[in-house]
Amino acid sequence: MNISTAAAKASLTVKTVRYYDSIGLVSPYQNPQTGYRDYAEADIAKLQFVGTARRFNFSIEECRELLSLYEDKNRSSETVKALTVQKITEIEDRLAELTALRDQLAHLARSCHGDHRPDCPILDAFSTREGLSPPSSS
Amino acid sequence: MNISTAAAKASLTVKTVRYYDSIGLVSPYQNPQTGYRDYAEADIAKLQFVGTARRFNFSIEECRELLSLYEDKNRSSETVKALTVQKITEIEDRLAELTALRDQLAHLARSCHGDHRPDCPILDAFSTREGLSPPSSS
DNA sequence: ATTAAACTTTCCTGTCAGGGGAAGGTAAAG
DNA sequence: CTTTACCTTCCCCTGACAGGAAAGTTTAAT
Repeated sequence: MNISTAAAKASLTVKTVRYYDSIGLVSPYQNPQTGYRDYAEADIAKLQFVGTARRFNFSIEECRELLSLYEDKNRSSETVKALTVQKITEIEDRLAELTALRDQLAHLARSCHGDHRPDCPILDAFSTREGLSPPSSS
Repeated sequence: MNISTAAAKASLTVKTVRYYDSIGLVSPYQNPQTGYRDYAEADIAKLQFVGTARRFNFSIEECRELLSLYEDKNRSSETVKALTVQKITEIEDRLAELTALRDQLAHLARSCHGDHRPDCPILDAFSTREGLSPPSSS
C-alpha cells in the first residue's frame, strides 16, 4: 500500500507518516528499485495506534515505549497504567495552571473599562506586578 | 547596567534577554567600543513587562503589541481588553480539551487492572479505537 | 505509444522561544 | 599582572512536524 493510502487509513498526513519512518517509529518495507515505501496492514495498525496515543497527548518517545509494549506479547499492564497515571497527573497540573491563569486574566478584564481612556488596569498590572501573582510556569 | 544584572532584575535568563534584543523586542543601548549592552531602568521595566505577559501565556508577537500599547501615552484600553478577552477564550478552549483528555485517560486507567497479566485495556483502546473518541486536537 | 497528471522520493528551510556551548574579547578583583 | 568572571557573536539543538524544490515513478487518458 502506498504512503498516501496508509496515511489516510491512519488519519495522518503523509508528512507525518514519513516522519515516523525517519525516526524509526513505524518503518515499512521499502522497494529497493523505486525507493517507494510499501505499508502492510501491520504497519497501518501501528500508525493508527501511534495516532491515537498522540491525540492523547503522549509524546513521540512515550509512543515509542507504548508501541514496544503493544508489540510485546508478554507485556504486563502495570507499566502502561503507570505511564497513563503519570500522564493524567501532568494534565491535571497543566489544568490547575491554566485555570489560575484564566481567573487572573478574567479579573483583569473585569477591572478594565475597555474604552478610549488612556489608563488601563491590565497594562498597569503587567508593568507593576503588584497585587498580582502570575503562575510560576506556563 | 550589564545584561546579567538586568536579567536578574527582570527574572529572566541572559539568553532570553539577549534574544529579546535580537528580535527587536527590548533593545538597550550598546557600547560601540566594547559591544556590551547597557540596560537603563526603562529597559528593565520593559523586560519585566514582557516577562509578566509571557507568564500570562501571551506570545512574543502579542507581547510586542502590548508593549507598543504600553508605551503609547495616547493608547485606549479597548485594544488591550480585546486581546485579553481573546486570550481567555483560547485558554478556556484548551481547558475543555484537556479536561476531556484527562477524563478519558482516567476512565482507561480505572479499567486497567495494572498487574502482570498481559492484557491491557489501555493498549486495546489505543489499537482498536472502538467506543473511544479522543479529542480532535491537542 | 506517448503524454500529462498524480503520485513518490530526498533534501532543505521554517516554525516557537529560547538553551547549550565554542571561540574570543573585556572588566573587575586579588 | 594574572586569574576569574563577565561579555560578545556564531552556530547547532530542541518537538513534531509543514512547506516546497528538484527529480524519479506510476497511472490514466489520449
